[in-house]
Amino acid sequence: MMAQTAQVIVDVATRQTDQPYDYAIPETLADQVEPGVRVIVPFGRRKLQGFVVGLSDTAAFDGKLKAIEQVLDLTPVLDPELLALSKWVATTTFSFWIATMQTMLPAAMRAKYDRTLTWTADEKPADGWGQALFRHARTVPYPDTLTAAQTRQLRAWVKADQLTVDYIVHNRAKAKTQKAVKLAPGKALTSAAAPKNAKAQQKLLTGLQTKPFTGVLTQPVAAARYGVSVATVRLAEKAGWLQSTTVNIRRNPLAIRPERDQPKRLTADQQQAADQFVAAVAAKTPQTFLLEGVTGSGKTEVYLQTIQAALDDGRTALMLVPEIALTPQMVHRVLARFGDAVAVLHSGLSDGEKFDEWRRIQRGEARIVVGARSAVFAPLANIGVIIIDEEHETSYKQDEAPRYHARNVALHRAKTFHCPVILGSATPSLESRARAEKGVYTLVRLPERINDRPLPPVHIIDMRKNSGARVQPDFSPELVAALENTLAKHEQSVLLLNRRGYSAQAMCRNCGWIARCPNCDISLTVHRAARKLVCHYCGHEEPIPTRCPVCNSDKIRFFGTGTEKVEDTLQKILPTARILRMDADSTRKKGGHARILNAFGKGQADILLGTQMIAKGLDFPTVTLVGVINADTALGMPDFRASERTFQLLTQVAGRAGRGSKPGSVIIQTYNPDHYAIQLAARQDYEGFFRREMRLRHQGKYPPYYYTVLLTISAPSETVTAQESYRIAGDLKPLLSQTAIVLGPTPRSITRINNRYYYQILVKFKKEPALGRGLHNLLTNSQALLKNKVQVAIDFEPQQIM
DNA sequence: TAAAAGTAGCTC
DNA sequence: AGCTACTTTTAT
Repeated sequence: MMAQTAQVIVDVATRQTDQPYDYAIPETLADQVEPGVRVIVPFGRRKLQGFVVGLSDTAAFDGKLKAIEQVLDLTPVLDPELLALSKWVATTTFSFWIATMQTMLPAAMRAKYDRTLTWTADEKPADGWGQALFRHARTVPYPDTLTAAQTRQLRAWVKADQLTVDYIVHNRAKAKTQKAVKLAPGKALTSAAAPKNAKAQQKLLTGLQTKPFTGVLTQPVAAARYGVSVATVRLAEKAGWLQSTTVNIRRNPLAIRPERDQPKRLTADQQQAADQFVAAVAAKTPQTFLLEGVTGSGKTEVYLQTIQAALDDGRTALMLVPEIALTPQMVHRVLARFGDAVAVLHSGLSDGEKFDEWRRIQRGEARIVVGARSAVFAPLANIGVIIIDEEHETSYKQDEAPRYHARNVALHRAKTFHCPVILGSATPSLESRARAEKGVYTLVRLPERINDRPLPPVHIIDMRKNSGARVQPDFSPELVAALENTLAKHEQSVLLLNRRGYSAQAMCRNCGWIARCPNCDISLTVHRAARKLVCHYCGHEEPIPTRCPVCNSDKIRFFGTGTEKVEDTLQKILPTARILRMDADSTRKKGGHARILNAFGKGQADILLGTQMIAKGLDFPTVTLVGVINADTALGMPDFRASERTFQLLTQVAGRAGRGSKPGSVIIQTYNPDHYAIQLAARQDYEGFFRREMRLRHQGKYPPYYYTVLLTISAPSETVTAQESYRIAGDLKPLLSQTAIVLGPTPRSITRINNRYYYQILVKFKKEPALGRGLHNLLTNSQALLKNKVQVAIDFEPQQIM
């Protein structure tokens, strides 16, 4: 007896609908409906995509069931492991189940919805607008813009049975196909089959006889094989010598096929690390390793050899890297070792390309997955090892719902697959390093740089002394001298600009008016090139005013330094230098990031000036000078992780200088030269930093000593936002034990964004087993929130507290 | 007095 | 979310 009822999670992301709905399984679909397949179901008046999450013989719903209309997949898109994982992620991140299932799948699988109108009555509509609407067809797309009167008219027609509204679900997931041919069976391919003077056809005929093929060839490939044109191949189909068919082809954007390389010889330290990892892979222990290795200590080779061990054992491997580190250089290394068995998932791929890679993984064609955060959900079976490189990177935490941390997801998957996880970093997050201290993770160190290349000397420049009329505010004499020197030697420099604090604003010199966003509590940023004022929060744009709207003076001036301005200044100081700028603006276009790095690598510029993104991943032996223009902007942030961020960033960049044969040097400009994060980063003293920072976190009752949950409450009205925030804080306290601490509610530093007001509540706690359930109930049971258009976002272990 | 605007409740 | 049925407001 087949199951009668399916439990379906429907594609509506709200609290009220975040639960399975029962549907009847029609007999015709009985063999196709199973957990993890996508279906189309009627829901209210609409039709929606949904996911089958369970089967049963009887329905829990006490009423007449609607039936599943269509099954979209031949095999489940979520296997039992991923289905269970999606549920787990939803619960632990306070997200809707549908949302976690959607993020696990390539965007191409997300449904697209459409509505159509069909005129069903015999006589045409009397009304002129209606006549125009159905002039060409009985069924037309639902109009985008309708007046109130038109909507009313439509409703009336529906009521009078003259018109129906139909709901359509489109499945965008399509494999790319190409026309192809195969040999027609039992067809005589003698030269008599074509006219004697048809040279191309004769050539193809002889070719097919002397060099026949098996299987399927795409038209162009077949044409090339026999030295004829595609048109001739098509003729051959017409003549029946070849049969027409289609093949699924893989969209392959990178198309890099590096030459295969061999495992490299490991140093003693590397070998010792690799041995432990390989042993854990073989023993199938879900052990977590923290691989603490300075930049250039050869972590990647250890990863590759561990992956090899998993493959040799008949299992698969998952490797996560920060998006920004997913450079061609890095992808190249993995492809060189494992070739076609690798699937790469990153934001540079189109939806179609991501879909193709996903399918290759699901079908078992790709056994190694390299990708950014969301690749942690790759549909790999039988995972043998999970590697997270640069594990401290904040980009592993998604900062919008579902707010999952890829590291936590990885640890959970590792438990189900009984496989080890390797967390690698030169500057581990305090959380991970503390766990290693407690013995939860196994600490493995790679203390030495390969080939014993020394770390570059680091000079800290006190910018407080950099005042006076003649000096440039952003460039100390020491930095200028070092840049000139490097330029003279025809070597390359990298200059890092901490983005925060670097934005130009428009101000009236006469009355002090500053251009502000009408929707947000923030000043607008000047974009000189586009001659516009832009809000970085809501996207609002307006032209730069020529006159002050308050006092009508024409003395509008720009102040503050943008990256563009720093580039100008730099060009003035070093007129002969070739400068490449890399920031959000210059890398916006697809592949912009890679293109700039590539140009710099080829020596087409002397100086690479950029934001955070240049700190990661790039490995140019030719760079001998690294300068940090403003080391401390992060330190000014009211965030307990400010020091950690600063330390990580500076340590990271310092490791970028002198990777080749020539010695390098690092210059850090700062207004806080004595700050421990800067001092210890200059000495590359991670352990020193860890001890010091842990003491402060202990005193401040912050992670890793306490867990944190951040509630962000927002509504269009500030009064309502404040009221509801206090109510929630009040409801929260009885759920907590004595040891928990509730901070707030407080308005967020930028209180209004896009005309919504934001308040926050931070909960710090050691152990609150009831908190998760409590929070969940608090939100689902609050009608007041729904009524007042209040949104509550819950972020467990937030990365940014602002 | 009818239309528009607001809002509460539901979707298997 | 998107839809409907119902209530309150408001303009003619």
